[in-house]
Amino acid sequence: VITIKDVAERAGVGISTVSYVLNGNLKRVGPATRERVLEAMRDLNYRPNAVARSMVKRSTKTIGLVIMELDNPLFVPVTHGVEAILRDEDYHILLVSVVDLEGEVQAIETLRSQQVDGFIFMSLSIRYPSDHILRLKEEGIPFVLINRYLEDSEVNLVRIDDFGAGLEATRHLVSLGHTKLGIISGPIYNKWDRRSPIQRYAGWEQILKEYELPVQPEWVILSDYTFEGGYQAIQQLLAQTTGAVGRPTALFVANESMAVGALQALHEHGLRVPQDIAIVSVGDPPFAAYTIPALSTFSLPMEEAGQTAARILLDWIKSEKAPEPQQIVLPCTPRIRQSCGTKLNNLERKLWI
Amino acid sequence: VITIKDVAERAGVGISTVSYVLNGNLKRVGPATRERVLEAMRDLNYRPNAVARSMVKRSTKTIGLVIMELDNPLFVPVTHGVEAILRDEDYHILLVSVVDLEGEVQAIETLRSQQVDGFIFMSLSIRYPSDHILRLKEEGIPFVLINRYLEDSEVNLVRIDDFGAGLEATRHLVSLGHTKLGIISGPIYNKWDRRSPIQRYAGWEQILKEYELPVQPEWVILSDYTFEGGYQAIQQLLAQTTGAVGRPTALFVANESMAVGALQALHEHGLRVPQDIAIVSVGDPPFAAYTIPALSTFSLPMEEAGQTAARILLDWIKSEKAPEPQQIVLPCTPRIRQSCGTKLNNLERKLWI
DNA sequence: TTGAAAGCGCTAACAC
DNA sequence: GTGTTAGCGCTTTCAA
Repeated sequence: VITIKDVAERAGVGISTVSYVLNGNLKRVGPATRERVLEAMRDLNYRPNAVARSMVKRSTKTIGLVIMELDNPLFVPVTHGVEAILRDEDYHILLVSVVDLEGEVQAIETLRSQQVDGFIFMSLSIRYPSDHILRLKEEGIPFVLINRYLEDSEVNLVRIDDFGAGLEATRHLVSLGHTKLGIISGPIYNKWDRRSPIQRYAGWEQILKEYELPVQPEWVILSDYTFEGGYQAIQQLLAQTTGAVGRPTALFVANESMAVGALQALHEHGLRVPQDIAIVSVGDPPFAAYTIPALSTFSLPMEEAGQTAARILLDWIKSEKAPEPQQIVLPCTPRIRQSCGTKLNNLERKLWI
Repeated sequence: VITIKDVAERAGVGISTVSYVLNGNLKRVGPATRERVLEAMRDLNYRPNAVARSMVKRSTKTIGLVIMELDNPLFVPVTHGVEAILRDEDYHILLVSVVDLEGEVQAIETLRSQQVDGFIFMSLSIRYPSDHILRLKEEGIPFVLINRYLEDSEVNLVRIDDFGAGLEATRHLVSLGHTKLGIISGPIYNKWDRRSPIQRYAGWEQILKEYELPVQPEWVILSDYTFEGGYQAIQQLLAQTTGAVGRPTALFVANESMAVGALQALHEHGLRVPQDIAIVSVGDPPFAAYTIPALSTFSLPMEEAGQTAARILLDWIKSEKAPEPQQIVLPCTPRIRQSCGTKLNNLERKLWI
């Protein structure tokens, strides 16, 4: 392996001189020497040892990215966003995926041992116990949370506007003339309080209140954010709406997986979407435009979340002092496709009935 | 920050003693001292500095995971697999995603600077120019490729049996009684020769030959592995099969995205799957079971690919000598669902016609 | 403008 | 068994 020493020797200078040119310390070394050193580096195919540098600088230019549930597809765009920002500043990602809190604690230990300069934690929108993370704060270690709920604490956190998504999705349904609104909600009662279903539900409820529409208990199904859950939810909905109340004409399905499952179940029952029942959802994976019918949904800005988190973290690291804790809430974007139909569809349906 | 020195002081021993207990050098330190040291560590909340250790050990216990096209969903299970294996051995992942070869070259430089102990390269199944990777080989740096084609070189490489997937998928169609077989193939003519479409196509063709079925040119559509591509491919197929040859009764769609697009297009044309046309594909993302109809497909063992690559790499790193170059080919697994129907379906269809 | 030297935190001979 | 010490490759005072 070839080191700074070899370069110095070949260039006929001291090792500190080499270090100076390495660090772009222009004032400290004359152009002629500089050129000689550069040439020596090239000749020897010198590659600086970042570990040695980290050792003395006490900074590895590496951040720990800790992901709860790597199989969460949302993790891909987030990582993408984080990467894009870090790359510009020549920082690197140490990636650890964990499945539970114990794993997370463990990961923090390991990564601190590796001397990462900071952390980004990405998780489902859950209020996990987070003492181990707050400890980082006490120790002055930079970190940013994505999608985790820790409302009472003064931390830096970027998350999605789930309430707004529920609001706008439902408003879209109403704007199309629907008045009989149902919902397939996510796992509201969780070991640790999952927030996104609660908030999306709250958004839905708010619109019903705003337009003075009734919350029909039979039209409210609690499910679990999975494909199968969405499928089953429809079975349940159809089973319990054979009575006088009848079926809703539109459904807010709280995430895209359940929406896809719901689409399949409705199809099997011979119900047409959107003519018999309209569907709107939250979350816009690539296949959402190719479901049958194409899904109208509100897209989650996960890449932006990653970018934002990375930017906050980098500022923190480089300024060496904690920023004012800020909680950034990113809005969802409507992707109106076919699963809600048009106002006309809806009028026609009413005439027929 | 608290170091080995502090621990030594508090335990009233020399720093090497601390180092010994740190490294589990049981023979070198008495149980009493050992306990004292351990206690001191606990009291001081000591956390070993992995960077310092790496420096002297000349090993970071870190591997570089270089991904071409991070937005490739296959990357998630691969990373999962790699992670699982590395975690057991207490190795870590430095993740870099790149979009082109220049980025890859750059990533190698950076990661080498970071002193990673080895590399895993994950890419699309393309024969990229790979001189920069072969240079690693010359320098004796451990690396494993996933899904990249480099047939002529003596490298370690794990990939998917695309030929087998095409073979088995098509055989499945034939076993159901189909004789009029079409294909929507992937991007065969590429800047650098993408292999998986070629191989999957070859598998398809092989079966036709085996059963002496004709390759009808109008039933062969070249597309691009995207949702939209699959959608358009169906438009094209239907447009060019109005003549005497008629339509195929079954289609091998070379990847899952195109299959989903195809399903949508067929639906829009009022063609029923599988009654009017059967569809089989390759690639089994979570939503494949919830398309309409549920997709029969051959699942790609990406997680296993990640595990296998990680295992080979780790063995290499730890044995400190290059293994016999091996090219591991992993088979796909059939996931038979509804998009191909049953033999009976097919017989009925024939009777009707 | 350049070089010598003192570390950064840890490991591993080597000596006691 | 335990302590002393010489590095690992680099940065950064401090002198020259």
